[in-house]
Amino acid sequence: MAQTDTVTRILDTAEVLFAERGFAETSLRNITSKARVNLAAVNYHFGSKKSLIQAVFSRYLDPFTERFHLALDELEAHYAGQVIPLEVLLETMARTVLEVPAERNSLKVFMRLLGLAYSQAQGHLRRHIQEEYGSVFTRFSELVRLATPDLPDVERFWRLHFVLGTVIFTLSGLDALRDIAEKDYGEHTSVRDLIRRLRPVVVAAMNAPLPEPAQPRAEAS
Amino acid sequence: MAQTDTVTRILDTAEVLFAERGFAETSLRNITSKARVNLAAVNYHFGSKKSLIQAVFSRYLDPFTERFHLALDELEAHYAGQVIPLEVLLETMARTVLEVPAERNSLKVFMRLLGLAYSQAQGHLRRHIQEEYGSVFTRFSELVRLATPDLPDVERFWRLHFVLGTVIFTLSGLDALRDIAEKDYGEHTSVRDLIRRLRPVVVAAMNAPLPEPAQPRAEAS
DNA sequence: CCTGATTGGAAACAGTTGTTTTAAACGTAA
DNA sequence: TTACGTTTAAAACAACTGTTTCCAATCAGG
Repeated sequence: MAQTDTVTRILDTAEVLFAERGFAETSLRNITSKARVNLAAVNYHFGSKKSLIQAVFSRYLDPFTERFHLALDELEAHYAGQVIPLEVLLETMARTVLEVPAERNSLKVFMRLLGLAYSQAQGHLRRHIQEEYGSVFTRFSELVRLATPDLPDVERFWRLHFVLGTVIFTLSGLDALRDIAEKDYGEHTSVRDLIRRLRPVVVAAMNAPLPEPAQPRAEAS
Repeated sequence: MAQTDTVTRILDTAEVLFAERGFAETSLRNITSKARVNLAAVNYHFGSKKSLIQAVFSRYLDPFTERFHLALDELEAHYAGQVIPLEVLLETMARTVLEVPAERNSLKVFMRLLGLAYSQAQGHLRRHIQEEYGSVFTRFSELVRLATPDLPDVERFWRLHFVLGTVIFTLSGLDALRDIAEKDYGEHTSVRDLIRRLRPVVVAAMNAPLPEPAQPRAEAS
């Protein structure tokens, strides 16, 4: 290994540029020149741009899933068969999300990337994330199921994704929103601040009354 | 005008491809070949790809803002100075969003485009939307302010964007989510179905209890 | 009929993209 | 030293991008 590891410098630069401008809008030459690394180094170490993108995600998702599984293990041990309250589950998830990228202040980047993974329909990425992220999400939503026994399964499925949308949308567009908020209300909003505001909203959303039964309709889509 | 209007055919094709693959991933040749239109026609009628993108948005936003302003006019006339309930405001917005693209079953496309406008950082697009969309959003959030007098301004600002995130995220990723839901719960979910599920969640989110006061912290970001 | 705006076809432009190749250097461990 | 993995440099590759241009064909309105 030479200097500060070419691989690491590529990943560090790539994740920032990807988060700022998206995948298609970030060229390998953008990355390598800003990282002061040879162009060929990307294909040498990662094989292709696709693999680079996946590697950027893995660097976040691998430690995240590991820590989250551990945190859920502790939770299950502590509650010993009893139902874990919804608030505790959400709190644990939030804490894990905050812990993982903490060392580089890159929660913003992490969230932007998650948002891109959803909106930027890169097929290979969705598959890659499903594989790495799927099992822990299944486990988590099963615990949420136990914590919200009155909620029909379909309803809980949708509400979990409603909440996911709120979190990803807000945190990934944080910079823009923060600017507006700061300008209009003169109040600086930190990420921890936002999560504090998020908590009661998310809990209320999950515990909202059930919708009225569906009206029969003619249309399909 | 010849045949079915080249301009219209370009817009119809462009909006679908943009919604499916994003802006950068959709080339003018993709559009013109699928629309069976000459490549040069885009630059002839729209001037540039940027202008094409803005035109695609205008075709949705222009009628939307117009109808939404009218709907709010009627609401204010009907309530004659009295406070319009939050549920009614949200209901009105939802109805307008559903009405506008109804003729082409393209609500999905509309929402995908809105999601892209946020995530895909195209600077010019954000400005363009802010100009066309800003005034009606300001008017709407002022009415929401009157409907939720107990909510501090900052808190309402954030909660409105939480809700916006839920709606855009869910509806723009609808196809993927619908597939999962259908597979796991064997239940087809229409857009109207989703809005029915969305309503109590959104109302509960807006009316959630206030968060506990902020803890003093060391960090900034 | 003629004029001017609209289309189609085709080619070319200059620029960027991801990827590959060849070369020479460098570091480390055997 | 030899050998191997790493890194740089530079160039080239074919493919694709948005945009422009030229020309012939089509069309409607005055």
